Amino acid sequence: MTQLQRRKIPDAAIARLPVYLQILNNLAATNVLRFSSDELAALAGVNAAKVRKDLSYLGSYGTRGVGYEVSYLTHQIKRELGLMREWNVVVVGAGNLGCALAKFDGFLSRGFPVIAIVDNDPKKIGRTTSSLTVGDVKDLKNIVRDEKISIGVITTSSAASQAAADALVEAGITSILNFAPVVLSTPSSVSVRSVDLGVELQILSYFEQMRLETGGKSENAPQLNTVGAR
Amino acid sequence: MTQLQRRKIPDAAIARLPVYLQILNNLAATNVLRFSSDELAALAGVNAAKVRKDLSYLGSYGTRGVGYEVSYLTHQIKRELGLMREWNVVVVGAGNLGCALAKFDGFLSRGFPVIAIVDNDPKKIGRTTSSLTVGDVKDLKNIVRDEKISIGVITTSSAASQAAADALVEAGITSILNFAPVVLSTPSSVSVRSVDLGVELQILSYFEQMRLETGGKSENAPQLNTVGAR
DNA sequence: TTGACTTAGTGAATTAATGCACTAAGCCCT
DNA sequence: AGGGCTTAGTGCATTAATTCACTAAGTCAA
Repeated sequence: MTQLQRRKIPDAAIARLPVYLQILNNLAATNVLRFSSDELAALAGVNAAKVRKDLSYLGSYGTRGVGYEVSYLTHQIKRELGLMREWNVVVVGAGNLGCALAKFDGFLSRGFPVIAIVDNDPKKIGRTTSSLTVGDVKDLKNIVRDEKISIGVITTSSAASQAAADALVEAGITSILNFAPVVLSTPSSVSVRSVDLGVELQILSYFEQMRLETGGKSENAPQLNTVGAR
Repeated sequence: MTQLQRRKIPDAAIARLPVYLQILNNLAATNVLRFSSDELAALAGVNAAKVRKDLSYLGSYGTRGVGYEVSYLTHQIKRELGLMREWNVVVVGAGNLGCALAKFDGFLSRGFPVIAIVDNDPKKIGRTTSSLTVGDVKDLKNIVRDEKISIGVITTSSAASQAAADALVEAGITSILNFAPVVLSTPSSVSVRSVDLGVELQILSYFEQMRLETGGKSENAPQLNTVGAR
């Protein structure tokens, strides 16, 4: 291990740092230089104590009586999250969603350029979508090596998703973002995050149903967006 | 309030029920009739006690020494999540992502047909994408009423997302799935879930970065997909 | 019928996350 | 120089979630 022991940041806090970062970017864009934990809390829709505690995991970067500096804290969060550099992405699965994500600004603008897209369907391989040509999933290993790709995004059918994950792991990828509604099995050294859009809607329908059953009485009323960990 | 007091199910459990449901669907598709908490736990990648506790919130639907019946439990989960019916969806924002989601099977197949898509850009209004014609966001209220729409999906730019949310709320929508990287402000009676794809990648990059810094030593090693609540 | 075995259900301990409320620092005004 | 004001940092109580480990119920074979 190197000199500096990396602080152990609670999972829940890690998931909030990107949200804070996004807000700080907006503040910077409007020339705000400083903010207090109260202000950030209001913008992020969380408790101010939580903001302070979350930020304290990064170090002691605020000034009492004053607040935090937007640019400095932005820097610190980016450093902590590994965002001082770009991370190249490959999309596996050139269907609707895959192609949409390949074009999606949101990835590039946050530092995750989609460098390649692959599929296993000969009918799709060779097609071009927004400056990317769909490659063959068989070449994944070479592509990952040559293009220095760090993150794989799975947008295949559920049926194909495990094979896609296997291919990514085989190609040396250690971070996977999975959109197929499947619990992937991967070595424990690989980080997997699954975004199942169906699940999101089903959680919403739970609250919608609850509203109907309780006649909208706010007692056991629907919650904010605080449900569910992954 | 009606007769039957609805059980209070912990948030964390609610978020897992859709995952169990998905697995049960797969089991049913392969003609499995019964399963034990251990089996489901293995498939879902969680602890067996957690599975039993989660399922116990629904009622006492297992048989000791035997397990749970796939079809019966499927029914119970669907009932609890409000999935005995379909919920119509409108997509606001006819960009890449919006159009892809409008076509996306995953919504329809899970009981959430996308009935309408709207935008505020005259250049997009009137275009047809997979049997849907892009409508004017100004007509949202009528569309929601006429098409009996329950859920709104926001796929606009961040800049436009709050206006989209306001329009949905104004149109009477009480459940919103937001893809814009913005913390929306809505009445507390409205359920909002935000899926920020950038955030997902940034969480992955945190672990990727950690791997680099610790030389991949598995000690403070990257985690499974258990980070982060919303 | 009995006894060995399996597995759901759950009380209780543990761990993680949250949020209050206090303390410590710094700014600014007089 | 000092006092009032603001706000970060944090110990601690509370709440939520997880997991253990036991108990209760059932099956099945002899």
